[in-house]
Amino acid sequence: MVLEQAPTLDDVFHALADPTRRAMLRRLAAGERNIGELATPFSMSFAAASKHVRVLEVAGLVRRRVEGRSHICRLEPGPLRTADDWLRFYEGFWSSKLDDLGAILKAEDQAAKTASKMKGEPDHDE
Amino acid sequence: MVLEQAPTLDDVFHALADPTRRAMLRRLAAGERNIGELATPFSMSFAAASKHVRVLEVAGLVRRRVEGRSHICRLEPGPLRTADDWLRFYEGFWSSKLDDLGAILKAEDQAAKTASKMKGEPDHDE
DNA sequence: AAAACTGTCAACCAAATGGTTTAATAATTC
DNA sequence: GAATTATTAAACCATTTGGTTGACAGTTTT
Repeated sequence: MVLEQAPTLDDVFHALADPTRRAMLRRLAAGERNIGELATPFSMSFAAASKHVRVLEVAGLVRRRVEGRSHICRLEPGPLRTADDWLRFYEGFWSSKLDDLGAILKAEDQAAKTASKMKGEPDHDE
Repeated sequence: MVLEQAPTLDDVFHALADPTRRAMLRRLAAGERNIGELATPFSMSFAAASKHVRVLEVAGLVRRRVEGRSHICRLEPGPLRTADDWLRFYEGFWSSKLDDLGAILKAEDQAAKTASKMKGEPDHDE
């Protein structure tokens, strides 16, 4: 796989939305593993595991090198960082726990509405 | 919706794996919105937007209160924090960028293999 | 060269996803 | 009470998902 295109946030979050794949990443955090080693902990066919690894590769979370008959996978942490960056945008929200989030939202709402009257609500996902 | 069950990481990451839903969260970060307001930025039927909001609710990322005929949504940041916690497990990997990750993985691999001879590789996802 | 090992591919399947459209429900306004 | 507004529900559709099985292709062992 020659990673035809940069992985998107869609790809990354989708890859993470499956417990099998998350578990595979955890194992890869402990060191390189080939497909067989990644497959064995799960009651699942070899082919199924291979597909999961493919999803991780598409998300840019895993890189593979072929060595003899073994396909060796390595964790590629970059996209996890990207995902984390996206999440941390909200850090302010979850860290201001009980100290009424409601008031914050209302205040920011007013600010947003006032602002949007002048410049039309810029959105800034991705 | 009376959130029958605690949202899982699966739910959360799945909810985040769609650009429409991520954009909705961004809007909600600026303040409460009803379904209609959440729907309008997208060229998409009302019903479709409603379904997206449902997915966000299931993931625990949004809470709704009904006020008259309007369903008002509020950002619920807790699960984002949970997702972030999961990701930060890997923080060490992405922060040690160029300074050969390879060596780190090999070292940790050796450690893991040695350890597993004695205690059989504890896994700790979720 | 035959057997075993590691992995992919193709075909298939059931279930879920993301969207549509056309009702139906519930609150508000005329 | 009839029309309008805000939203869900239900039926449908195409595509994707996560899984299976069986055949195939390299690589290593015997």
